[in-house]
Amino acid sequence: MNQFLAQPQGETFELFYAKLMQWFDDNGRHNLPWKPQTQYTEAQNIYHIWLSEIMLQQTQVVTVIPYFFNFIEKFPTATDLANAEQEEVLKAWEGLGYYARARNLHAGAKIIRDKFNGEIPLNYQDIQSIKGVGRTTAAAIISQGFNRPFAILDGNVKRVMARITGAMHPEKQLEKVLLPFAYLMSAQNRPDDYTQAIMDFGATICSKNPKCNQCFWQSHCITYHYQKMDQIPAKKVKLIKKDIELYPVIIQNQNGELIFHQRTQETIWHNLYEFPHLDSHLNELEALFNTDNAKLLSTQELPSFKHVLTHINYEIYPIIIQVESYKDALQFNDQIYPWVNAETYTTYAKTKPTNDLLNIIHIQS
DNA sequence: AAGTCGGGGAG
DNA sequence: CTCCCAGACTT
Repeated sequence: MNQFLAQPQGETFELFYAKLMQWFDDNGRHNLPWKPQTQYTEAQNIYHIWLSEIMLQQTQVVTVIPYFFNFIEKFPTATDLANAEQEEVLKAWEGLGYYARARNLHAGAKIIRDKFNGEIPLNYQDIQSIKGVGRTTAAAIISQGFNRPFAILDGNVKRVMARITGAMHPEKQLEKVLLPFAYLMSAQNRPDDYTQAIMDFGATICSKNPKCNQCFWQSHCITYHYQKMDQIPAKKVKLIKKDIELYPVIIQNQNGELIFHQRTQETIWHNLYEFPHLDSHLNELEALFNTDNAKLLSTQELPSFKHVLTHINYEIYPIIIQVESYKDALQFNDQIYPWVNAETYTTYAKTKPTNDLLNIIHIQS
């Protein structure tokens, strides 16, 4: 079948818009915690919208909510966030994923503090000069924060618009094709509510497995007419995942202290803490220790487990090692690591597998 | 245009 | 298991 696409006829879109807003008034999510509230200043309310939009990138609402509350308690204003240490920000972000967002958020807060006097700027160009804010996030901030029409075209909106227009274009072309529709819709009345409405509709009714029997547009929908709900929008190309084996070593001394390694390379989990890794589980552990610093007492292999990322499947083979330490640091894999007690490593922002392992050994002990 | 960034919810 | 989420950034 050709990639057909219904042209945006004004009358049809006005009807869809009217029905969408009616649906939103009756069924939409009206009480999200980052909606502007009177107990906060206007600058804080805009800050909340910006913060939530960064957190919501590729992340669902229910996942974001507890992180959002924690952030605005720890960092009540953009300037507070800018003045915080990166370690604090990473710790607050721990477990939310896509840690570049946390670094960009922190850098963006400094831009807001230094260039915009601590307040999120009002115009589209200035907003996008803030690190981590692209076209979609900029549109969301402006439409919700300032009630001005800007084209929202995120994953939800793409799905809705592809369905109602019957657009079968692959992912890369779809956004370009739908952009005129996005502008047309956003230019109607109630731009702030529209942004929330179209995304709520995509998230709850026109979802991956759509609830067409609850949809106000069923009789008009091209995709429903041809029963192509499972083909529109077109599936993303399946990417090939790498399989990587990891061999983390949990090194514990007689005081219950542990050894941690902070990641530095500009790849995943940037600046987060983890247990040091062996090249393989075949390494002779005894040879890795400087006997002046510690004596190896015992080793134990823990059950392996998987950790899945967007493009990597990790299979993790952990080993726990008990040593008797003589000094406050340990030489291991040609590096010197300090012994870290629980009070300290609790404050570290750690990778998800590292926290999983900590939970395992704490349950054991 | 394609690749690189986490983690979790839902089916 | 699979799919995908209020995507941005780099190359």
